[in-house]
Amino acid sequence: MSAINQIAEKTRLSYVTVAEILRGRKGYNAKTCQRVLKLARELNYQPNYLGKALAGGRSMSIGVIISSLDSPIEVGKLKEIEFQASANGYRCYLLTHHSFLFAQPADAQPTLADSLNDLIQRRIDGLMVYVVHPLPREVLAILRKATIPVVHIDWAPPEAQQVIRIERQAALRDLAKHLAGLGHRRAVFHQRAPGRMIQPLQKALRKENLHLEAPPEWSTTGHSPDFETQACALASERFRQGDVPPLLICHLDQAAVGVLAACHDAGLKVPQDISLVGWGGLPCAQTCRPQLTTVREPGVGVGEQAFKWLDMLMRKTKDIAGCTTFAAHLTIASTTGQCAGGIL
Amino acid sequence: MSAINQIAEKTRLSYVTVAEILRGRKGYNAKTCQRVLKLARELNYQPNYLGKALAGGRSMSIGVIISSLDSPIEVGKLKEIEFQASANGYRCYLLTHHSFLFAQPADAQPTLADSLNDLIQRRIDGLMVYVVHPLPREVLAILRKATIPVVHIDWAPPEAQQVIRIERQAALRDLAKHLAGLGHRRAVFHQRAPGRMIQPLQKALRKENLHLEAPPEWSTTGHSPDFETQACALASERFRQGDVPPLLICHLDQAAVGVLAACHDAGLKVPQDISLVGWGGLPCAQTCRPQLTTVREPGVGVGEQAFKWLDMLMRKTKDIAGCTTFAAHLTIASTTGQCAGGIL
DNA sequence: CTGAAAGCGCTAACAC
DNA sequence: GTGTTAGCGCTTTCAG
Repeated sequence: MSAINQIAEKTRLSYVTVAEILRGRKGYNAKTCQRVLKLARELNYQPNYLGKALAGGRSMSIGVIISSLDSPIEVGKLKEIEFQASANGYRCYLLTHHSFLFAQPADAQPTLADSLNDLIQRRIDGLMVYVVHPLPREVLAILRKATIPVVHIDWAPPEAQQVIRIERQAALRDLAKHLAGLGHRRAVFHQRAPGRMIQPLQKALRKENLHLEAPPEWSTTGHSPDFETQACALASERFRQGDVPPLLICHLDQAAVGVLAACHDAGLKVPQDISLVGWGGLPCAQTCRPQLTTVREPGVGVGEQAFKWLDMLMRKTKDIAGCTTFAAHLTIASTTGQCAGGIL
Repeated sequence: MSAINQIAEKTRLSYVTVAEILRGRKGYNAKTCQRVLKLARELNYQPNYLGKALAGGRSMSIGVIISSLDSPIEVGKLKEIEFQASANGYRCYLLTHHSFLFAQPADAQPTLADSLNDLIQRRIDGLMVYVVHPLPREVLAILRKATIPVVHIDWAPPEAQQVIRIERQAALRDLAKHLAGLGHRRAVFHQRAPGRMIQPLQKALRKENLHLEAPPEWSTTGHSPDFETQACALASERFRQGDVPPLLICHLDQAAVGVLAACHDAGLKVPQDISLVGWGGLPCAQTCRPQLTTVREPGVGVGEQAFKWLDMLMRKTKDIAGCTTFAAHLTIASTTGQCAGGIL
């Protein structure tokens, strides 16, 4: 028998009366309340949210889909979202996209679509989607059918109503100008895996007559979250092969730090022998030597804004489609210099 | 009306029959099944987990309390736990301990105790607690009253039954011997805030006649997750004041990397002028130059093991108290050298 | 193979 | 101020 029933019995009150007192509704006899509350404490009464949610139609929980937790960029936003949610009485279901992170047969792995479905079945009140790359079509299909409020950060499907965009055009343009000004004409992109991040970069560089390549031998194949060491090993190997591009742009600061180590080991001077650009504006970009020229992604504020928006949607305060933008910024430091034209 | 009812009406079957077919129970007429499933698809039927959980007594969700998300050590374990949970049909409620991370009046912040209570009210099936420092007594009181299975990683209250311990004694002893062998007699500990991590270290060092201090001026006061930059700034300031301890032990590799940068800026040679020890065995320890001597915390496997254990408890397969241990290991690299005895 | 009835713990609407 | 009744969507038990 449920605790409320027990209390109701002992106090000879009705179930509902007890329930309402417990829920904090005012207007009841003070003594009655005291008796009820005392008993509740003795029984260690814990209201059951499942029943509450079932009857009340709101689960007070949200889903947070986040593409990975491998860089502070993502983790920072997760933290903010979780904090805001918590402060507003919501709990977060975490959903990461690690389909490739662990070596397991692909068909044994639950897909993102399955997991999302699961969340919907749990009747989350809202969903936060923070991904850099487009979501698989099955996932989009689910999103379309579900009627819960969704706020996207960064990438969003065309039909999305609520989006927090990350504007990188200006930063990329600045970067291109900066590099062109140093005499660079050719750049190599070091990436984790072929991705879409490269296209806007390529476009921006082309406007300044800079040619960007992303040759497979500069692409990391593994899927470990250890960007630094992977990049270091890869770059060391490239350098050993005599492949020293005058300008290397890395997909993440952590990777650039790894390359920096490889340069050190190979006796290459940065930026005299090779120029290096990072991505993210992470702390490590400031504490490596030389300091990294990098594109700083927006940090503090994004997650908070995103949650506030979702909250509004969930309360149906407003239902307007909209789009807030946070901008990335170029940070010029010491890893970019005059093009070491002679080498290649 | 619920989707099941609709289907039951149209097919002229009973509610329960439809529900069971939908739940995948075998033994029904094949044609009946097909009709039901077809309708379900048309109606985009999504079983309601809240009802399921309420009736079934299991919510298929677990709570994950994790002290912070500021270092890859913690995030890595979270990822593993989330992955394992997901693969076993459980969803994770994330709970971080950011009471101090955001500048807000303390009383406006939901406490960890409140959040934990909330999770219990949501009837999580199990709880994972991964904290380095002791939990507040209110939280422990809640844990004691609740009857859900709990698995602790690292710190655990004395009464805890299931604990994954992280054994650091041996590594600390090795570290102490290594440092003593280099002629060191005095060390300064650089930390984020006064904590308990220092005591075992102090003890281990004392056995080798090494004296460890943790003076407040080497302690970071802020609470930003940006260890590298903070440590760099702090160390720079200390060096400027002429405070160059012959041996500095940092509470985290990231902080050590920051100090390394400060050394570089101050013209101090590592390890000739100052020896540096990190903590964690993070990727950045391998990609800074010189590479960090560090205490490598156990990484891959801990989260997985922890979840497997929790899973066993939740299924009540076994109920034995127990304790698995993962060990930390000393990694000797290039930031520790002969004591620069002359300076102080 | 199918169905009826009771109950999980809670809320909402309305009566007294 | 307090009680009654119905229902949220699902599972379980037992009867046919």
